Amino acid sequence: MLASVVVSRALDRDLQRQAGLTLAEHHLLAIVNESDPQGIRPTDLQLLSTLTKSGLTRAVDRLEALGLIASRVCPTDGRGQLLVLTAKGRQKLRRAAPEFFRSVARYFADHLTDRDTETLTVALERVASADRA
Amino acid sequence: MLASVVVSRALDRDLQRQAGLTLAEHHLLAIVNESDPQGIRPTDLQLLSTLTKSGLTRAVDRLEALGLIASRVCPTDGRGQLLVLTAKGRQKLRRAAPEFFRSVARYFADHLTDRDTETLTVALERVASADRA
DNA sequence: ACTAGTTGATTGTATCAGCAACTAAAACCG
DNA sequence: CGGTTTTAGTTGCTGATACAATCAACTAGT
Repeated sequence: MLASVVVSRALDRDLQRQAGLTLAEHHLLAIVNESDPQGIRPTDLQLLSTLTKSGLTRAVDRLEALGLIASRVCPTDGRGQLLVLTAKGRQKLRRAAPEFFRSVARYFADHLTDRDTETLTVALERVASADRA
Repeated sequence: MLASVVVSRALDRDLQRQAGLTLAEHHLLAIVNESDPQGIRPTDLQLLSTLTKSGLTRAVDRLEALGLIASRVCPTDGRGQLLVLTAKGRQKLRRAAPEFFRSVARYFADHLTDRDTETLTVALERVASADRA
């Protein structure tokens, strides 16, 4: 817990200074970026994020207000949306990347051996998906 | 990050239902409980907690209002305080313990092998203490 | 089609947390 | 000592988040 708080606070601070984004917001952009180019449904995004449903709604609103993501009504389900990055959003993400990766290395990855990383990845994946299933 | 959020949300939910305590509050009580019986200084408590200075002040206020911890002026430093658990605080902690440990097992520990646990403990300790040093 | 129930997403409200500015006590130092 | 700097802790303010209730759209069973 301490480790995750220390790391996420450091990343959050760096991102805010560098790109004006919260870690959570940056994470959302990153997930959207890596998902289906057609767009991702908020529900799916929520499962991959650290936010709850309502938290996600608000965060998406902010990102939309910043012009970083765009939404359109899902053609196959009138209740839902499809979220995609705007050009500006992709740019923001791309520009933030180098320093972000440096921060991740500095606060987290550099402190782990390759074996540590392997173990963490597998074990924490198991923990994270346990009660989401 | 996802793992830590999933676990801490689950623990938080269980603790609030069971004992009316936030995970952060429970954590503070646990730290105070394990520290010097003479009391612990807020600054030291802060280093072991996931809160910042101001967050700690508020959390301590709440716990004091609940009668779970008590503070007195530090005899060797007029600016500081010494925090101790009250009898009520110790009782609260003791009563919450069995179910809390079950929750920890269920959401976290049970998903790890002994080797995982060993690796996590060592590696994350390193991460957590990196920029606190 | 019509109703019942479910699911996707939003909103009202309350709380918690953090930053930055502040107060007060202690340590430092010429 | 007297003045400056550092450290301990608090507070005003703001923003983010969660929970619970709500609204809207889909699905199914009749």
